[in-house]
Amino acid sequence: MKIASVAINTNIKELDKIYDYIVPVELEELISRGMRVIVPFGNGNKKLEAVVLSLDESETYENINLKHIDEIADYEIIINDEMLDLANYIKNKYICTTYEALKLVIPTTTILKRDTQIKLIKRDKDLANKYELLNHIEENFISIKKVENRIGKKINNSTLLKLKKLGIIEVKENISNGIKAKTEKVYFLINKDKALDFVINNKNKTLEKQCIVLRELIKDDKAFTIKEIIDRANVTKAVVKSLVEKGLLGESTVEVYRNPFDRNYYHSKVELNEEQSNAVKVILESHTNGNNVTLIHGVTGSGKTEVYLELIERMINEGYGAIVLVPEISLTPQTVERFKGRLGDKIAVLHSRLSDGERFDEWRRIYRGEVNIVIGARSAIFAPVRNLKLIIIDEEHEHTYKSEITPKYDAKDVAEFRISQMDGILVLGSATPSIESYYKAKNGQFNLVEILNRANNSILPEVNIIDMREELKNGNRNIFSQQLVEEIRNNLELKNQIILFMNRRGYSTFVSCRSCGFVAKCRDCDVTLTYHYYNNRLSCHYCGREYNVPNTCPKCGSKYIKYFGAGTEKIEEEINNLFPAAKVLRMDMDTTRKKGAHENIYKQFKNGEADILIGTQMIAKGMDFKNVTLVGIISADTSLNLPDYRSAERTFQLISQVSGRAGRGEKIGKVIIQTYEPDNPILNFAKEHDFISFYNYEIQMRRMMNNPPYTDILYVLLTSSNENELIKFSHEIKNILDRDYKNELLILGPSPCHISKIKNTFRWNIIFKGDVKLYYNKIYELFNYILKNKPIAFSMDINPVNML
DNA sequence: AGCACGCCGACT
DNA sequence: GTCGGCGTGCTC
Repeated sequence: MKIASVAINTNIKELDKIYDYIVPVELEELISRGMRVIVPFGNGNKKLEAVVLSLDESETYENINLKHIDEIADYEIIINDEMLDLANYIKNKYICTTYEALKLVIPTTTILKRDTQIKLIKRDKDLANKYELLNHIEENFISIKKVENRIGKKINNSTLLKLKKLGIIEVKENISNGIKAKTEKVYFLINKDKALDFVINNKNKTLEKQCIVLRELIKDDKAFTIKEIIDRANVTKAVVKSLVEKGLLGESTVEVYRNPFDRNYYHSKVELNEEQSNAVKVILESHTNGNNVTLIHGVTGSGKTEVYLELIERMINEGYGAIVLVPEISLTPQTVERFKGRLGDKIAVLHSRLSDGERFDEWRRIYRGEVNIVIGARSAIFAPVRNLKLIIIDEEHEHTYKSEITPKYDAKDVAEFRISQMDGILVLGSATPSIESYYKAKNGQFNLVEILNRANNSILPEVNIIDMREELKNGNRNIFSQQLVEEIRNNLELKNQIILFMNRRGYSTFVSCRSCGFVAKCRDCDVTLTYHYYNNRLSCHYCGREYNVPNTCPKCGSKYIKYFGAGTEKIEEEINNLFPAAKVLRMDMDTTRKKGAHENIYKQFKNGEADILIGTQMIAKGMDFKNVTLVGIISADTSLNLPDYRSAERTFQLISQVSGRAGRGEKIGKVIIQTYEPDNPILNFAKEHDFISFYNYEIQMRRMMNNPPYTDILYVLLTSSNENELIKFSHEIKNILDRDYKNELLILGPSPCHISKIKNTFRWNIIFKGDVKLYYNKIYELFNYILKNKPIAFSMDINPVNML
């Protein structure tokens, strides 16, 4: 008898164990390790998805009272041993259940979709009065979702179970693969000689079209789609159909892959310059010096991408696979453009905006080894690339590489694990490396390659810092400084393109009463409301709730309710007022909701269809526009003073990246930074394009303030809708922690978060500094124990990206 | 997380 | 006697 040990689909730690099931004889041949199955679980024998982790032969009969596996859920092994190891690493490193880790390595779209169906067996008037659902079902099966829609509320399992036990209804669960492979019909010659005969002997003019089709197929004897035949022979589909009826053409269905990007780009190979070739050399040699992680610090425009392309080409020529991570969707169109242009169809693309079907197809092309290069966002680090030998993480400082949902993995850590698994090499690249990575490179943990010249010898843009306090003094109350307006005008006249950066969307960022000081806040969040012009509504950027615009102050009734603080919408309006002839594009969350909107705006601007691009940080990354000569940073101060140890680093990175959009072509670029803190050292390092001085300054601050990389931070977020309980238990836990960890760790808090309420949920935090990785699990257990059965949730994160 | 079991008080 | 509220323990 075969016994399968499985991990069940649960996110509950207490349930996360290995469970054994008997493999029914008829499934013995079909089931293997790394395949999903459906198992009955718990008292109700609820059907759960599970992954088979091992199979054993059992001669004894002591296992006879185990439950049986219901059915298989996959038709092939979907998690190979390498990926199982990877999931195991995730589970141990980041606190999560086995299945939460496994979900990362399977294409999420093939997670099974469940459909419960019920039917009526016996009518019962009393019960029908009590349970409304009984009035909506008949003697044939109907989907529970349909019934829920009809009665307008959820039906819980216990009700179903009760009615089932009483013999009133029957319940069945359908489990099916949610996504089916896309198929396409193809047509081919059944017998070439027969077709040849037909063509030669035909005298009938009305069959001329059929002969044309046959000649095409004789010439190129393979299967064609109907569209291909129509294009080649210039006929309609009726012609093909009649050939099928005559028995001259065969028809069959094949699986096709959906194509997420058109492949009409071409990116030719560029001769590498000396610095670039040296980078390739150092990286390829990194194996031999025993350190296979390399950090490339290359200024914007230094041609890091060419280095990546060279490395990938060399790797695939030797039969290896590669993964390239890019920060997020904003980078995808242009990066993919370059990679596809050079590497063609050998590359698969994975990112969050793919449809379920597209993602499934790409995943399978990779899994089956049909492609061996993957480019994608964070989760692409889990792509099951065959023979993986090279991982490139571009813009390595980007915070999007760290997941903010459980498991809170860091793609950089995962990458290090994967290359150690395969003895591969890892390349981190950035114009503004993260303080942590640069520190590691300086200390010899990583190899360091610095490319300090732009590849095409274009010079870095001149940066001017404008003191907005002076503007005020001179009577300019506008969002734009005099100089910025002048520069915009000049550049418009010269037909150059301009980018204006404003890291806030909406029209104005807060609404306030001049007479009583009232500030419009979200009902459910500790957040001021942003006014949006396009729908004339106030909106909360944290929960999405929208409000009507008040005409009078809700507090004192005064008419002097005013809008303060500018967002991208306002900038757009001001520009339209100042330069009515200029063509303006805006790129922010509001204008890019639709699929393909990013690409559209990007292409339009790149093709010169607009003069000015206004946008939030999504325009800061990667985008390569040759004709942009002016970049205006409307307000540099927004991110500078946030209570987060990374705010200086983030501001420097953002300004450097936005500045890097200027002067990438032949023309010299100029950057204007508007600020109320012109003496701030961070801004001045950015002005001088001086990452190394910035690093030296910031690393001292980190040391002084005892922040990473000198320590690790464990951030525990406590949330509850009950504020009093939250405060009470936060302090109670703190007392226990002080008793147990006083000598081991520095414990800060409890204190309310910067944003102390979101969606009616109050937020407090406790912060640990020190060797937190040693105590991570123990502290988790403590919180878990104390908060069990309390109305308080907690989440833990090491060196979080977001501490607000 | 569900669900069952069992102990105990309240109520026709 | 019996209903139901919730504390406890289990899930192959």
